[in-house]
Amino acid sequence: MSSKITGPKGAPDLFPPRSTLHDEIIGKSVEQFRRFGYNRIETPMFESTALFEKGLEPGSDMVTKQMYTFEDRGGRSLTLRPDMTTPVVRAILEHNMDKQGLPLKFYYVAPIFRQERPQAGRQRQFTQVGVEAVGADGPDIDAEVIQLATKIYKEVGLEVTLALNSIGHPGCRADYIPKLQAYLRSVSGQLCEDCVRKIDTNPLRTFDCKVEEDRKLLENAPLIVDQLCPECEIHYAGVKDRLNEWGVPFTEDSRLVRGLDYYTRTAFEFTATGLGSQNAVGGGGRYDGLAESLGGPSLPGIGFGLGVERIALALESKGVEIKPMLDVFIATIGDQARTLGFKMAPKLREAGFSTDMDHAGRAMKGQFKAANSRNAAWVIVIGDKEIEAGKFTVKHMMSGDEESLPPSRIVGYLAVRS
RNA sequence: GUGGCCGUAGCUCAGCUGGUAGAGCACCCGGUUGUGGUCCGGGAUGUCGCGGGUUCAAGUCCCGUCGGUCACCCCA
Repeated sequence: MSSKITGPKGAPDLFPPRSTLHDEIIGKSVEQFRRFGYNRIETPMFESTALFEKGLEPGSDMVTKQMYTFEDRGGRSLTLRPDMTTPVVRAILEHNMDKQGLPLKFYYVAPIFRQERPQAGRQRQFTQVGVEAVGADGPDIDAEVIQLATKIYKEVGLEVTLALNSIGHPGCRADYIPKLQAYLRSVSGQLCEDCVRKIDTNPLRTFDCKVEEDRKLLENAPLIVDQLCPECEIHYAGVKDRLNEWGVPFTEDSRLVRGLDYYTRTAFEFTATGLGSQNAVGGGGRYDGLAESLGGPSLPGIGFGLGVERIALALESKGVEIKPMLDVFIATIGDQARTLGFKMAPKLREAGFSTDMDHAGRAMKGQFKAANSRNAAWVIVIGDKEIEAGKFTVKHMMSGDEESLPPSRIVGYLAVRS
């Protein structure tokens, strides 16, 4: 056990039943993406390190500690992608997609890599599903993107809370941040060490502090929503109006912030219960400054990413269980029956029924046990009696009812009864 | 990166102050010469995460290491 090679830290293997739940979440997400007019984009799992160094705060923990960066044989510095927004915008700019019809609406299902210390709901490789809508700046698209995310949670059966905020444009923040810093300095004697450090490095993040006393002090801090310029104010109001029209419930949370400069205006986050301290199951926002920071033209965009593992965890903590199902299990006795079974199976599969047979040479009882543990809805029994009669026995596992049918009629029978 | 807890059968775990390993579930076989999900009987499985140390003796104590987990940090 010990000298066996194990998987890398924080990168768990995925197998049934959890993989089935993942499939379910991803499948339902993709269905909604398509309904909202999004098409798939795929980008490489690794990029030039420079891309993320440009997109992220230089010198921040994100860049210096939390990326998987390595050199290839050509001496190029590469990094496993720590998010999807930056690569998608890079691809759009590289292929001049923005010169065509806007907005571009892309969705993705993608593994993401961050070298953090694992904990509940935090892995070093994890899966995000999400969208990027690039080239539209009105509040309508913001609201629609949020509605889309909300719809996905509803479809997978997870209750979430939506927190909404506007963090303005860089101009708003240029006015606001000094005010926030001034306030923080005025109470710095009572703040925790981390918050004091953040006054200069990342004052907005003091709102995330978990220390009770600090939270109280922050309640009196000036808020970005109160400092928005008229344009940002109107935009934010437009988003809220749309959401209200559509009946999408949200709570305004002026403590919700983003760490990077290219984020603008709308920011949102979904949280669920039953997850421990990493309770965000998805989030997103507007990034009108990103394309420019990558050396491209001014190009607005908004998107979100949902954490598939966290959604699965939250569902599991609520007792949701998705069992792998099988439509038909074919149980056979003897070589001749086995041959007939192998003729039957392709017909059932062709007709759309998931079908399996015994591959371990088990006795009848064992085959039924296998069918049962696979949650088979039907078992078709083929033995000497059936061969002689030219009719197979079709058993409905739930009720125990059995029917004797000629092979040619079985597909039709199951189609009606399933 | 920091700290707490944990690491024994496929899974969940028991194993008191050191004396070379157990239960339940799952699995396989049988009771039912061809019928599961209930019941009864039987069976297989571990270098007790790894390395080192203390000791006559280590699953048990000590150190290290790897892994897991939870929290902090960070959160694109």
